[in-house]
Amino acid sequence: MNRTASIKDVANQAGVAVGTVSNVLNYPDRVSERTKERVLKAIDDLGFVRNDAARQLRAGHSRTIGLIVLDVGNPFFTSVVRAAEDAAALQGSAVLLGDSGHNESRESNYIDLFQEQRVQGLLISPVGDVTARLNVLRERGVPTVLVDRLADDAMFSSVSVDDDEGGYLAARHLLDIGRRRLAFVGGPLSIHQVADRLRGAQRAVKEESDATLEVLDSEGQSVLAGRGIGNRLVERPAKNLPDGIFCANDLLALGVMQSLTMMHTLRIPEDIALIGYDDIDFSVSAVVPLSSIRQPTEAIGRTAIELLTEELESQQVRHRAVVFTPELVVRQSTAGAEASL
Amino acid sequence: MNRTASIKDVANQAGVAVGTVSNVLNYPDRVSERTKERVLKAIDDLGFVRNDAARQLRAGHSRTIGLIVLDVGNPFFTSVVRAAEDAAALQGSAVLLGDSGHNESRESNYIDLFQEQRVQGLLISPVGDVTARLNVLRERGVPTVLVDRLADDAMFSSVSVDDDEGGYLAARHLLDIGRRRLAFVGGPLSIHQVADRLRGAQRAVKEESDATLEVLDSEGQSVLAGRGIGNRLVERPAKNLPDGIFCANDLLALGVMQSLTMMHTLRIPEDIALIGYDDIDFSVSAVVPLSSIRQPTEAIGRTAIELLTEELESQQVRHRAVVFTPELVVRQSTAGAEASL
DNA sequence: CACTGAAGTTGAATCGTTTCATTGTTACGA
DNA sequence: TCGTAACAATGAAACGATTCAACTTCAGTG
Repeated sequence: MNRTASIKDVANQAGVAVGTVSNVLNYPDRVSERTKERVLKAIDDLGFVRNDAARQLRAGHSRTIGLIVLDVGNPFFTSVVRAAEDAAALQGSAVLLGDSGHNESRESNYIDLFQEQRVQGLLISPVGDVTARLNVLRERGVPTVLVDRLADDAMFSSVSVDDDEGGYLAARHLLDIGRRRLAFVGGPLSIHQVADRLRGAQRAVKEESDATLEVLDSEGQSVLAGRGIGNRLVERPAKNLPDGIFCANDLLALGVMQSLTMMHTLRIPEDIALIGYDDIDFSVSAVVPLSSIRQPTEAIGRTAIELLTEELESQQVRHRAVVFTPELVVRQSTAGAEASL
Repeated sequence: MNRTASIKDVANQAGVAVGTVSNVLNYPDRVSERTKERVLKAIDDLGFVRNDAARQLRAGHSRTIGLIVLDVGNPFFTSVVRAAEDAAALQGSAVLLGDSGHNESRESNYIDLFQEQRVQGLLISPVGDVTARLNVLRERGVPTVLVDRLADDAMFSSVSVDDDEGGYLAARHLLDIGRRRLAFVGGPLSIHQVADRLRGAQRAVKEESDATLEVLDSEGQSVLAGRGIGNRLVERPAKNLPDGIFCANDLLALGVMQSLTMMHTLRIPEDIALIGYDDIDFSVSAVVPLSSIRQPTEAIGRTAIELLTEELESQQVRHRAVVFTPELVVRQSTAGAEASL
């Protein structure tokens, strides 16, 4: 178990100077064919592998981008992450992934960690109010792009989806198919995506004088949390039930659906129409295929990297806020029997 | 945008030597209270953040573990990754995640990358035959633990689940509820998990003289691939249809389910019973709640880290192969009307 | 034949941290 | 007062890569 070879060992083995080995690695054109061959042979013989820590130390920064998301288990973020990784790879950067799990202290830990790693830049879907910290970061030359959150573009670049509009679309759709006693499932409302979607829904409901919107606060956005809400609903007398439910994401909606359909006394969509948010892959194959609001996840991930690259390349501070528009996807959970996939 | 402060700057500011600052950071007991305060104040004033590259360079290795999985989009791996991250965090290591996407060259790139990062060790769910490379790694002091793949424990430590047994359980269950014309959906068979599950299924089918097993090769393990297979199935005359289908994972099963139920001509489980593999969260809320084979994902992730830690701490080469046993979960897709959640 | 410039090559300096042998300081018992 | 132990603090060396000014070769030119 001998120490791994360094560039110096390679230089000795090949009978050249360390600078030459470095040139072979980084600027092959500067080196003669003969020398290059000898060096490459030595590299191979010794099984030399560059030490990235040393490169980084010298360079003063890594070739790495930090990405902090709220929940990697959520297919929405999984998809965003993948897109960001691909986009980063194209320009030769790697992505360090952090999962805050909606937890401020974990979020803060990841910011610390990424700072120690000297990431080139940071993409973050923030939990708490981290603007102060992010400003400090930027002053030190580490730009940040906010993901899935609109930012004042005087402060930061951001990529987001219009959650208010998405909420409006969802509720408007329920109203359009004749539902009037709506319920919103999601929480805690401190999560801004949840709050925005609710606000949009309320806007739509206000357009119909005879419509009401009940808010059912959930603990988190998981399938399990949805099942909890659903179980409480089925215990109500039928007349107190909503006839249209809008869930802040598909996981919740699938959970609610599970509970509602379990006893076979309630029908979706006849008794209760149900719509989710995110349009994850599994929604199509739900008990009742789930209507949803689709967000352009690939575009979000890709754009986030693009905005970051812009900031990295131009030293003058010029921020942009890109806002995507979500899209209604109607499936059986909000349609009559005539509806198809 | 001034250069970030170094330990030297802190030392100047506090009027002490660099070694002392380092001691404050790493061995606070060695430093007097007075000095410690001064140094901490200087750190705060300058906003000093340790440069991890420099630490690593000096230490000769990182505090990082590499983890390469086949597909992060697959909830099975998402869950394993999360467990591994948590276990690693407990012992002060971070996890670098790589997604090979079943692609040998991407896998190879990640191994290179992780080597440059000087990871302490590697957890990998391998695509190709990488034993040769992994042996080289180990000789250089980077131990590897194979994940979701059984290894000869003379060679490597490994954590796996008995896929043959899982396949047997699934097929045996279909046979037990009276099905005889079985089909296996999954592919390509070069993926060893798929091949093992098939082998187990074949073993079960051989136990019944009047049972048959048809193999439907799929392109990948996604919902989409499953839908493709399903679409081909529904075009068959009813008498040529299988009466029990075992899919190599739940994503495939959900896709197949989607296609089969779309036309409302086939009933699950009456006409065709369906069982998947992995028991992902979404299976409960499928059109017809999906029977599946559950794997202990948290235990897998945790154990992988434990085995790696063992190898890191004992210099003598002592490998272990941990094999978990999967578990049958019966839901409606293979049960009569009497079945419940 | 001397001179020029291009192409190759060299090796010391540098990045920021940790380590550790050395030096300085203090307290206490003899 | 001296000796010594315990404790604090110091600062040069080392980690491994990259950079760059300086040097060597050598072909081409006048």
